[in-house]
Amino acid sequence: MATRQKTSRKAAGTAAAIRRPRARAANSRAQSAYAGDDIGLDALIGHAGYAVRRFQLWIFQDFVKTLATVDIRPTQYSVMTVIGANPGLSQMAVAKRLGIERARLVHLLDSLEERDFVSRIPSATDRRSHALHLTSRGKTALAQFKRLAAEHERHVAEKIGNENRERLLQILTCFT
Amino acid sequence: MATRQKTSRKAAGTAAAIRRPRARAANSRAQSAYAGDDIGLDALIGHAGYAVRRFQLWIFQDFVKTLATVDIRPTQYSVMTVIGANPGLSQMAVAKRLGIERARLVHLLDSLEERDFVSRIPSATDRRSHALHLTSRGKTALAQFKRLAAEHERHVAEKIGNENRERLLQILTCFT
DNA sequence: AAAAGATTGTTGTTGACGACAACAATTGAT
DNA sequence: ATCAATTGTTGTCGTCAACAACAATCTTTT
Repeated sequence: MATRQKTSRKAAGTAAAIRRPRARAANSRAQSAYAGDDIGLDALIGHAGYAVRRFQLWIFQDFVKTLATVDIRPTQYSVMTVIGANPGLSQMAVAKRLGIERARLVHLLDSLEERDFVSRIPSATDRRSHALHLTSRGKTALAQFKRLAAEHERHVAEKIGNENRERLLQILTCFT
Repeated sequence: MATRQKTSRKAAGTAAAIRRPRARAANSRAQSAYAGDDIGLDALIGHAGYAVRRFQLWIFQDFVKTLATVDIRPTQYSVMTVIGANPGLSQMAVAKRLGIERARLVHLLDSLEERDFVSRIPSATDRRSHALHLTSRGKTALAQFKRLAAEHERHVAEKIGNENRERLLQILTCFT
C-alpha cells in the first residue's frame, strides 16, 4: 500500500500529460498567504475549550522541556508532590485527589518506584492498600523538581503576564 | 499473572493468621476522611498547568457528552468549523492553523469523509494538495453541531461564571 | 460465624492524541 | 535537467483517559 492517493490522484495521473504550466504566481502566492495566518476560526473563537486546549499543549511542552534534564513529566510531578505533602496516602486517595484513574496510577508508581523516588509500604490498617511515601532520595529529588517547576511557571508568567496567570489560577480554583 | 501483589502481599499473607481485629473505627473513619477532601496539593496549587489540565478534562468531557447524540469530538468539530469558514483550504493549512499534525489530520478527514461531511477535492492549482470542502450534508450538520457546541459553552459559563469565561478567553487569545 | 456486597490494587484492552520518521508524487528553484 | 522543498500518506511509539475484569481483602448483613 505504498500508493499515495485513493481516487483523484490516479485519475489526474492519466490526464497529466495534457497539463499546461498554469499561472504559478497565483498559486504560490495565494497558497502561502492562506497557509500563513489569515484563516478565520469562526465559532472556535468563542469556545473556551479550544483556547484551553492550545494553552495546555503549550504548557505541557514547556514543562516537559524545562524538566527534561530530570526526566519528569507533569503527571509524575503531581503524584510526587501530593505524596510528599501527604505521606501515607493510599493509591486510591491519590488517584481521587488528582483526578487520575487508579489503573493509570499503578504504572506511574511503578516507574517512580523503579527510580527509587517513591515506596509502597503495606498499610498497617488495611492489607489491601499501600501507604505511599517518598524515599529519602525522592525527597531531595522533589525539591529539585519544584525548583525547575517554578522556573517553568515563570515561563508561563512571561507568556501571558503574571497578573493574567494569577487571575487564571483564581478562576480555575474550583477544579483543583 | 493473576497474582495481585509483587512483594508485600505475599509476606503479609504468612502473618495473616496472627492478625487481630484492630480498631476498625479509626481505620474506616480516618481512611474515608482522607479519601474525602482534606488532602493538600502543596506546590500544585500555584501551578497553572495543573489547574488547566483539570479544567480541560472537564471541558472535553462535557463537550463529548453534549455532542454525544451527533457523535462528534472536539477535534472533529474544530476541523469542520475551520473548513466551513475557509472552503478550499489544503490539509497542510488546516493542520497548521489548528496546531495538529498533518499525519493526524489524515485520519480525522478519513472519518469525516466517510460520514459524508467533508470532501477532498483535488486542487486545481497544485496536484499534490486537496481542497477541503464541506458537503451539503456537512454544512447542515455543522449548523447543528454549532448549536450543541453553544449549549456546551453555556455549561462552561454556568461552571465558572460567564464573566470569568470571557476573561479567560481574553487571556488566552494569544494561543488561538 | 457465614454469606453477600463493597473497596483496593492490578492487568488488560480500546481509542484519542501528539511526536517522529519514512515515503511517493509533485512542485519550485538552480 | 537536476536537486531541494512541500504535500499527503503510512507507520510506529509513547502518553493518556475510559472500561472491564479479577484476586485479595474489608465491611455489612443476616
